[in-house]
Amino acid sequence: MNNKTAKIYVVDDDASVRKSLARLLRSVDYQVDTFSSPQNFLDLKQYEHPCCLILDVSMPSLSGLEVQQKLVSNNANVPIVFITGYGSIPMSVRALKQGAMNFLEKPVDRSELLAEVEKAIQLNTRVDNERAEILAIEQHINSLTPREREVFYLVVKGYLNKQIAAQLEVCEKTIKVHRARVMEKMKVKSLAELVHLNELISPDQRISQLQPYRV
Amino acid sequence: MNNKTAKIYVVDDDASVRKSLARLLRSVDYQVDTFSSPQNFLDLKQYEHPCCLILDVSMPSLSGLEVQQKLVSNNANVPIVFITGYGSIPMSVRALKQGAMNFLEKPVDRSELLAEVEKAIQLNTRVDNERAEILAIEQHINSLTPREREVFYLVVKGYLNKQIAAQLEVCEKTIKVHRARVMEKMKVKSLAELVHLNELISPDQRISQLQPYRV
DNA sequence: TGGCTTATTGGACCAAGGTCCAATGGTACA
DNA sequence: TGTACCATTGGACCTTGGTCCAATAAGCCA
Repeated sequence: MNNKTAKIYVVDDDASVRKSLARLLRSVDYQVDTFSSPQNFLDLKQYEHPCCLILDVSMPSLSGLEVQQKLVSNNANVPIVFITGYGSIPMSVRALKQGAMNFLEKPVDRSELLAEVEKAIQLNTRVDNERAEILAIEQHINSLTPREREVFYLVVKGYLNKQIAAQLEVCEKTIKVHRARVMEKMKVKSLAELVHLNELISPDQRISQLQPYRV
Repeated sequence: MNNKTAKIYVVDDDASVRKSLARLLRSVDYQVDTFSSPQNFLDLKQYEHPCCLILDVSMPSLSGLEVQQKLVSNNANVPIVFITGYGSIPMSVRALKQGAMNFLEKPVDRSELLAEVEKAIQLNTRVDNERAEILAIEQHINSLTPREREVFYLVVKGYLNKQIAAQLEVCEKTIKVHRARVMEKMKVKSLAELVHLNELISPDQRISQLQPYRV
């Protein structure tokens, strides 16, 4: 079941922890990169995918929470499993609120850690796929001319060609031409697909059943 | 800015905590109900809305986490702000993973608690609205006959009447009739709206940018 | 059994959308 | 300055969808 080509980054200032985690993770065939310095890890900027980060909270230079903060603001798709020797409840709350997978206390339970890493890898893959999908759609939209984009948004709102023509003050014939180009550039064959694409890139910010109370 | 008609439920076995919290919350014009027994709170089953629950973690009969578990399995829309005297990191992690708004340590900072309650109330309102919207759509779908429902799902997939007719092995005319009834019963005037409704009730389980790593 | 809903089909007709053909004026960039 | 792209429009034609009219057959429930 493990994704054998996944890369696990381990960031901890304690050499013995790094060594022990690396051994554990390699024993189940993950690729492992260890870092004693959080800054060196952040300097990578580009991370192999699928990946996952095992991050110590308390480090002298840069705290694990600060590392997480930077990854989040860079919109990096790197799921984090925190590990900590002397953590506090506020720390764990902040970590989870910022999207950490989990927050485990040292000494970590080996099977619990591995399970968490596997979940992280799977989520990372899902997010990657989702982002690629959205990026492709956005690129198609970027290939639309300004006029085509206007028509696109009115079409997915359900307006008739006639109504769009009236609103843009051109004749219906023109709208037909734009509309045909929109369908072609967006690579769809039906209005239903076009509306679907639009929902994917600008969904109502819906609240999931699984996570009802996160804001 | 406060929602003055909101109901705050306080569940804590410590009478002095209940009294102090109630006084604080009433001072900013919330309606407050206090419970010393978690079971008595759960027995309510129906909760006033908008509402929010301030829940102690450690109670003799039923722990706060168990109360949360029951609310979640009942799919109750009641956001929870945990407060605890002797909590642990695993407790806070479990609470947040199950969707708690926050997990605060006693003695709680009054302004922090009030801010959290206000956020909870606003979220509770949003979730209520969202659920009502989805419920209305589902009721419309339930009013469809089996055949109409089949046509509905094929229509929103972008199939032509002709294709639907072939797939269901009836003539195109019949599909037109079903389709017209679907539009009427679903209370929409355009295919775009119909597709939109369908996306609302069966969205791809997308992962939000704000909470990238929750599963 | 009689009335109800459901599912089905037919004809006629109109509205809307999609697709060929072709053309014009404007702007931007090399 | 010329080429390329963009926005616009026109005509002719066909397909698709939506809306009237009306009708038949099957199944269900009181």
